[in-house]
Amino acid sequence: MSVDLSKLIVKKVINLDDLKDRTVAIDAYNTIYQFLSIIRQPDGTPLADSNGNVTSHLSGLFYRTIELIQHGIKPIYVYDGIPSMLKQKTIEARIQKRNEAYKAWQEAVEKGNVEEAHSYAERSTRINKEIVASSKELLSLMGIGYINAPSEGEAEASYLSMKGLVFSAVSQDYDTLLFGARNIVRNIAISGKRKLPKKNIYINVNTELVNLDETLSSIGISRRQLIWVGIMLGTDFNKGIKGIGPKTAVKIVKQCESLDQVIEYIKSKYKLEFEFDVNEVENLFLNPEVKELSDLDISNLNSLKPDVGGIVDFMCRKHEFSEDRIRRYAELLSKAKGSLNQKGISNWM
DNA sequence: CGCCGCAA
DNA sequence: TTGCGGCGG
Repeated sequence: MSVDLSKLIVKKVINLDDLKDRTVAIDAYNTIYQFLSIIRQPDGTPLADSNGNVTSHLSGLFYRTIELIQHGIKPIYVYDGIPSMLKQKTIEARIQKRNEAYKAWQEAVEKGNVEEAHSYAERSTRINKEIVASSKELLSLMGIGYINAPSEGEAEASYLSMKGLVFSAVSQDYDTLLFGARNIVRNIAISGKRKLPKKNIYINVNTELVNLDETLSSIGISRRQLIWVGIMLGTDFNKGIKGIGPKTAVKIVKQCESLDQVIEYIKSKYKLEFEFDVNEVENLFLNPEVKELSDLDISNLNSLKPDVGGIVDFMCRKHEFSEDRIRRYAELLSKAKGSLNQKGISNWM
């Protein structure tokens, strides 16, 4: 779980057309993780080819990315690099939970408890190097740019949005705001509907845009203070303070001028302390390791060309997707990309 | 998740 | 035309 700022942020419901002609930096791991979790058979088995290569993420990435392109959106995927040392505990805890979920999944399958199996399978999801490599190969064939971040992908996507190199970061995680993204887009999916597990209830999940400045001015704090709020609530890089929720955290930062004052305040008022010096966490959000890019880099990533034959070879020959479907969508992609590029050229001349 | 066929 | 439900790999 990353930081939960949902109670504090100012969000605006949008649709994909509102992102027309915008470049967005998509958190690749975040997206792939969701596809791997959810694109599964009823008993939790992911889609795979006959050689056992998992293909759930390829299906999700392929169709969703084409949908974005058809709306005139220019997606660039951002992959994680080497995680910060501060993330170690979170990573270990996640591995532990996934392993437990994996066992519970297998047990549920043996018992024939399908619903339970599916739920544990979702929680056992992990991304390995084959999944990363195959997703990058697909994006390359599709003519979709991607960036290998030196460290946190969210930090890189946020940097791009902060500098105005892209319009927004796309991620479910609010950490992106703490990293300074001007805008973040959440729930960027094709279908707005999602089924609640085990129930016959469908809920509408809207695509939403969160603007950092609007959020900060509505709360009445600075970005730095928002980082302190996040630190109190808990992030991937530190454990929060038990008993302090969003409302209290905001109240505290409003009477503090530094993180050290926040730490002192918590110590005197609550008799509680962070597990280590969270100044490191603040510094990570303020000065993350990122790869610096230029407008030209972004424009080059946006003008890559799809390779319809290559897509068909990769998806159908290698991974056994239906050729009819893949070829049809690959051609839609090619056509939509072509008209995007054409427009780019005419604007240029 | 998102596609597609089928029902109404 | 829309809405559901089953399948995709």
